[in-house]
Amino acid sequence: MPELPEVETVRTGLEAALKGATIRKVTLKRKDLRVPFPKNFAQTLSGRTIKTIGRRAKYLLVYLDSDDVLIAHLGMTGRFSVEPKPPKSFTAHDHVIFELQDGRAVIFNDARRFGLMQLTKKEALARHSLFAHLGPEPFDKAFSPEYLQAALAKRKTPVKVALMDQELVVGVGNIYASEALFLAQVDPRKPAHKATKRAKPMVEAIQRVLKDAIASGGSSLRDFLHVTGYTGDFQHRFQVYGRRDKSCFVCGQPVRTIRQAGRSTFFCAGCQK
DNA sequence: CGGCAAACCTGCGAGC
DNA sequence: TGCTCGCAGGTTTGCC
Repeated sequence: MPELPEVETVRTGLEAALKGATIRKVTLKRKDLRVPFPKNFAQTLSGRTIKTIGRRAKYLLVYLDSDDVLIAHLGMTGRFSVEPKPPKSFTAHDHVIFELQDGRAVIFNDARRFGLMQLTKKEALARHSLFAHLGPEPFDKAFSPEYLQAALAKRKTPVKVALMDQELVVGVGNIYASEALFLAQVDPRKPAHKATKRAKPMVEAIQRVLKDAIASGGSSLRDFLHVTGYTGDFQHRFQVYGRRDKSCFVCGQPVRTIRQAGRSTFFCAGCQK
């Protein structure tokens, strides 16, 4: 999936394409993704005009003129595409088709179905169960070195696992956790509570890597595409992710890979202490 | 409660 | 060529 930079790239693309558009018809090809679609999903969205598209953590928020909000998560493989007209035939894993008043169609495709779509009302958004336990946005002033220091002090889990916890800070997933720790020169295996004095470089590294990735249009691995089909190119600038046994660009030592909480972590033992 | 493995589901590349 | 295995950007659940 998409981590924050990819979701933000999709948000930008969808907003440019869809702001002001009216949804004419919604077709569900199945009744669920990771969770069931809400009852009245199609009825609620039909006839609505899209006011704007926002993001909270890795969730897209489609604000409608009725004050309903469509919450969408891309999971690992979710993709939106905007087509000039509804396709005659659908490819595998096209799950939702939004036909627009102007004749275009928006397709949501998600092979693994780890994504989700839910509906809420604008005024209920902040207390929605999906958002109740989320930490600060990485670019919010609440995500300060002092905050991170205090949050890490409470945890014994490895610092990389802590940074991926959406309750600590949102938007950082497996790729950018490895990349940020490399930039901050922090060993991902270090217990969180022993990394507290590195909080400031970690905050700076997280913000920098996410910002640079957004500026590059995100990273494209197997299946992330822009709304337009154009692929991001930040993956060419990974320092450690996916570079097992390759030389560290800084010190030349081979990049190591380990498994933490079920996820692959890449790091340079020479640079990260 | 904290920490971690497994589960959800499909596709794809590597290796045999 | 074709099969099996392991792994993939996330999140939730359930077990110690």
